Amino acid sequence: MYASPQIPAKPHTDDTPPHRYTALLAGTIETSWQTRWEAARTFTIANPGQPGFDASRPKFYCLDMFPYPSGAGLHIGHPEGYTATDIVSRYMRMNGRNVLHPMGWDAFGLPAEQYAIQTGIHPAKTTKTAIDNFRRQLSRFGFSYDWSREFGTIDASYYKWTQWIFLQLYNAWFDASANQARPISDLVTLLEQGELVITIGGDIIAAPAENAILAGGPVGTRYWHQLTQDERRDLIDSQRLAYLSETTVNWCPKLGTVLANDEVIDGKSERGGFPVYRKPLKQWMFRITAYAERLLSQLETLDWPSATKTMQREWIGKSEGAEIEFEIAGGKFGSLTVFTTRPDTLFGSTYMVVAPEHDLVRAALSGDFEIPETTLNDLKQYVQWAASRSDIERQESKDKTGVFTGVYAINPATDEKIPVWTADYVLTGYGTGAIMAVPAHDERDYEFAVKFELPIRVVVDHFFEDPPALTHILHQHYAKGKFYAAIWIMPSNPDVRTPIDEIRNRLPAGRELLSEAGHGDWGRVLLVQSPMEDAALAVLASPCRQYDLNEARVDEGHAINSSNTEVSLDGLTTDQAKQSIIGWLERRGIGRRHINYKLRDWTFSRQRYWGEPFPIVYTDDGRAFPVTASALPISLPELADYAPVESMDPMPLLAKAKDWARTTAGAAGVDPALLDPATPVTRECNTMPGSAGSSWYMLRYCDAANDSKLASDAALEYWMGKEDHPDAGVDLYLGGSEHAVGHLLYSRFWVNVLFDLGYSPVREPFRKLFHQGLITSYAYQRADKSIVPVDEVREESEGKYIEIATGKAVTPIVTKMSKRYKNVVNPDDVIAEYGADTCRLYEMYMGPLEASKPWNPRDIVGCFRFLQRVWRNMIDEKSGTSRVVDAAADKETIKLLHKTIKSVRQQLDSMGFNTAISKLIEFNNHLATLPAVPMEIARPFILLLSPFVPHIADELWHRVTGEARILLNDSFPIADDSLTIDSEIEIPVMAGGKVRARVLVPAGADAKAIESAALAHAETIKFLAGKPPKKVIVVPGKMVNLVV
RNA sequence: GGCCCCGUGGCGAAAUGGCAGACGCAGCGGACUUAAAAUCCGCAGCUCGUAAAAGGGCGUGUGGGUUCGAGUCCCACCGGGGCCA
Repeated sequence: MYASPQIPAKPHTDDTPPHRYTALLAGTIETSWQTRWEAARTFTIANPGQPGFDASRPKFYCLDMFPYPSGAGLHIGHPEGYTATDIVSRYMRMNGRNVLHPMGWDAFGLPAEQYAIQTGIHPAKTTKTAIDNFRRQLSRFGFSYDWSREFGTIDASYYKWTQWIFLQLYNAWFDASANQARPISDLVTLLEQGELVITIGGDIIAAPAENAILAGGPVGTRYWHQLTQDERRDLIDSQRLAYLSETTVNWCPKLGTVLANDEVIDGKSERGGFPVYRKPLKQWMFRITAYAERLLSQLETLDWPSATKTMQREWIGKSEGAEIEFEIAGGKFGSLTVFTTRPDTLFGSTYMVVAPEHDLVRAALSGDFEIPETTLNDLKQYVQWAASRSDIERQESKDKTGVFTGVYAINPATDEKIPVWTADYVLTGYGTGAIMAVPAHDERDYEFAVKFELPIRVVVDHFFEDPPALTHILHQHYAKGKFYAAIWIMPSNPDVRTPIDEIRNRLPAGRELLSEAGHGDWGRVLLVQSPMEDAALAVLASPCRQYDLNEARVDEGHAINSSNTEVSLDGLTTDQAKQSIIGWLERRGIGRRHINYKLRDWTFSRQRYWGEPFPIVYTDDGRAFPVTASALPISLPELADYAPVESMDPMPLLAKAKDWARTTAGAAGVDPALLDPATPVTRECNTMPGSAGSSWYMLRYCDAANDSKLASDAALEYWMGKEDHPDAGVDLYLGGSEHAVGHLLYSRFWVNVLFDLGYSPVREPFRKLFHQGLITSYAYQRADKSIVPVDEVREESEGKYIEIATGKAVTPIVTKMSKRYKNVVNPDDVIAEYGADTCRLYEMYMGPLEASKPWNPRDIVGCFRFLQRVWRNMIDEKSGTSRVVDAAADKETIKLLHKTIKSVRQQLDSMGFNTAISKLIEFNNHLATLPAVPMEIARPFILLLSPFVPHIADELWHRVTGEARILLNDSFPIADDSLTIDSEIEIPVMAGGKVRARVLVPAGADAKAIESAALAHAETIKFLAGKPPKKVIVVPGKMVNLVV
């Protein structure tokens, strides 16, 4: 049997009762129960097939986002989410679920490597220290993690499977017709059997039917057997889900690595804030774009915050439109393909723009066209200048820049020769890196056209409901840059016949800025120049309408000026016009309907040390070969130093380990059927990014020690559930919203691929997602908005703060916690001052979990005092023994208990931790009014408390009942609804918008009874003063409203 | 610029369209104490009013609207935050 913890003989002041719930006592209770929980293996949960597994219980998989164990240790924001998931986990377990609640470490990454560069200490060593510290700090909170399932991404037994998954992606292709990944061997078989053929453009399509072959088949298609060895290999490599590609990457010289798009924020590295440049580089890529449609449509099935879904939708960026080919005049370049969401405006395309990195620019510079010397020089200069600009500069500059390339294209709709410009407002990475510019109907094109005086042609009419004569005048002046706005004076307006000079005279000044443009039985049009538009409108009678003339009209309307000998869009709505022009383009073979996604393929190579090595080697002719799964894991070599080679030319760090990198196919573990074992090879020297290990860890927790599979089928099917079942996926996933697109998109992609290949039972890893809010802190601000560290400020008087150094007043503000402001709260300190249970409670009591809220060291004592009162209500502070009595509880207390149970359950079911706690406080406040707490109340109340404050709950139970129990194994109380019903209820009576009286009626009283009770009340009679109410509204059980 | 979210006491915050400010902090008054701390009891949105009360009036960023009734729903604006440009 357990002994109660030894209480130190001397409390901190002489007359504090020896058994008061102090921080010291809390600490003793907490560590002693943590020891018991560990000894009893309370948090270890068995897998299907293991002893102790209870198959009758439904599963609940409750997961925290993988933390990165930083050297600085836990800060107070971490335990916010962890406390919430711990409460839910304990609550669910007490509701009869098998709960999987694991923890581990996302431990590869830059900070440990940066530290290694400075100190020479191996990142494995610093990482281990950081992990040990994190584990210690977390354990002190009493979280119910099943530590037997702990792992880190840096463990060889884990990253072996990360590398294995890479091989699965390498050995798979996306079968668009089946909308899923399949083994690449299936593709080879289909090609060998002649069911698929290769087009001239390198695309793989279904083989033409037999009669089509007789007719000759599509021009240029070839069969597998017609390809050379090298062509076959190139073809297969081009289809893999993991593939090598030379692409423009985000190169960060300071960090010595390439970054993914979501790791670049405003042209700077997310980590460190260093400039990022776009460079071409050969990289491992993942074909996540193949899954764009699935990642988009499957969002519908997920119980996620809508803001996060929106962010993913926007990141995927689906847009429907057309690809259109523009022939290039002269030279041998051929045609330029553009994507547009507004093919209906094709007739309005008066010029084109390509990115400075575009092939056409290269062709122009290399003399493929006859271009005047000065134009060519300007072009060369501009391209050089643009290359030196990072993305941030390109995006931030409001002023459009660009030059004419000297090349012309043919607008296929109008047959006009239009100039091709280059400008850095068109980015290489987006779409095809070229656009058809329609200045009348695109804002950026409009700005560019105005600046460089390019022609603007209106092809969408937004004034189609207005009189034709008016529309005609508007179009004449639209986008000419001369007038700011046109004002239509309607026929019924008295000013329709006022002489123009008289109108001008009404204007305060600048009368010449107003002029007459035309009139008729449809009214009259005046034109104004800036800044007279508002003044002019003000002096005119009604009704008139203003039309802005110098801005692009991007909204939909009716097509005009859009016809040639074969097709006419004129008069069609934008939607109709799109369909019509796409039909024409497809018939002519110069364009097609196209869906574009903003999502790019995922760059997976990093030039760093502290990451997973790739299971890939290269022969000396540069061909990549995979290592067989049996040769995994490929572990990292030791390095003498970790400093990156800072240069504009990317260089992977592992290349420094020459002995490791240079090996033979046999030694590296390449399948002898692919490559002779004696072949000299070089290992892939890039490493995987941080998002590799975190993209599948939720699967590994299901069966973390498995050495033969990433996790057993039975464990995966139990914990992850089955596809199309209501419990599919992680039941609650909690973490910050900063991972909304990165981690949460990548892991969805991996799990989708693993599902297709038969390694995951579900498509989507996280069924329900919740984001905890940021915990902020107070700091102080000078008058000039600069921030003063907390320790340089003194509270002079209540609510008045001054900077000690200057004596000047500063105002308290709420900011992110930061070392610089010295306002970081360390959970170790909080626990030392109040104990872990109080800290857990305050984290939850501060406000709604999803809200961002400030940590206020003053407020936490409220939670501490609450636990003290709970303790005092049941324990004698002098003796430490129970004060709970065996007497029966009164009706009111029983009713309140069941009401409390009911609302605590309701709150917990909807993550309303703060309000659940306030109900517990209210109930405890009621208990304090009783002479003693009856046992039949104490037991359920302690159980109610236990998910929130597990240590004090177990201790109270032990002291009050004498039973040695771990309450996590008990059942959470269930409210008896029959006991929560009130026999009489108070109904407010409103009259004239205010509550005038309250009447007491039986609980089930009908509207009539309530009405008569309300009207009979003295206050009501007094207020009505003899006048009967116009109307009486009675909401039974709620209120009465008298309309007077 | 577009889209989304949020504005409630001195502070953190409650409130299925039905009594605004539950609960906690800070504050005030009292009890206990030689005293203080701790604890317990009570008061507490603002304002007019009064010796004190009793009583009014105004109140959920601003202005409109829907409704018997709006913190909650709709429209516009102001302020803060996020995402995308």
